[in-house]
Amino acid sequence: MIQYNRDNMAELLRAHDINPTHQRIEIAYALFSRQEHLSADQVMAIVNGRHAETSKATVYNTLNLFLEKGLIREVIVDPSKVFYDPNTGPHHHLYEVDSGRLTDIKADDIRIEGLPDLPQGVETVGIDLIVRVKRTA
Amino acid sequence: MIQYNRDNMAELLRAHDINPTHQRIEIAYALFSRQEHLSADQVMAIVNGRHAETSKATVYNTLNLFLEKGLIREVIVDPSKVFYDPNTGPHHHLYEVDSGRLTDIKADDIRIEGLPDLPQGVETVGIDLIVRVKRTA
DNA sequence: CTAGGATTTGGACTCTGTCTAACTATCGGA
DNA sequence: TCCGATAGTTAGACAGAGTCCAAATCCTAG
Repeated sequence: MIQYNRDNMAELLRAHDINPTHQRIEIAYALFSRQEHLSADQVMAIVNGRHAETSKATVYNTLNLFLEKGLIREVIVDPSKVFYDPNTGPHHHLYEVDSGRLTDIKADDIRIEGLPDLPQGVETVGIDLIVRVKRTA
Repeated sequence: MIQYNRDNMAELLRAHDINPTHQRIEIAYALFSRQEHLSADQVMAIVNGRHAETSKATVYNTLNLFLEKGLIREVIVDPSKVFYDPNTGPHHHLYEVDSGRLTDIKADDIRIEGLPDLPQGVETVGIDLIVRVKRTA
């Protein structure tokens, strides 16, 4: 397990063709050091924990940049906000609808069989499998 | 294949313990006669096609009521809006990211194997499988 | 040191969806 | 028939996520 630090982050960004600025490093660090699914406003809160340092616009710009560059992944499970996932490897998600907690499911053992052929002129971008659960009463 | 009409709809609503009002019948009819995935504002546009008849608040109230009563299903694939699906049977979804088109995939032949055990004290609400595709350049 | 491109910023703005308080429709009973 | 109670609808204000823009700031090469 790698220890994440700011220097790591700068390298990681460069490797993905992203100019590593202060703000971008902080945002990357927030996501990767925790290995959690964070929403944009959670990222905001973390990055600006002590003093206000990064604007809302930059948080959104940066997250979208990371997305484009394939550094992180977007998880759409909640109609009210998007989660960002630093884990881009193949895996699936477990969503607790009452608490909003989102956790990974390893893809290792999961097989999805019998998917029909795709329509013409179309290629797969991704397959999202989301298991929605709630606490039993 | 059943022909859907307003009388059908009234029965359908009653069967789901929903008082069939004008507005509710129109909204149900919009969804079921098309058998398509519609967003709230698309429902608005259809229902108010000729003359304004139904307010935004009623459209949202009604769609949420239908959801609670299990008459329709919610499909969360696009961060900017929710789709409503009149098909509540088991099936999955194909989402064209560039056009926003959302279509069904029959669940008949699909097997999902190897899902890990759920955490304690939790029960499955639903499993959503979304295949995201884009047009090949 | 300086010019120029890249980045960041605050704030206005848009859009989806919710809330509220007033209004309307409906229905059962006297 | 009239009445009140309850359910449903409405306009418009509001909330929160996310985008946009023009101005300010930050690098970096020269």
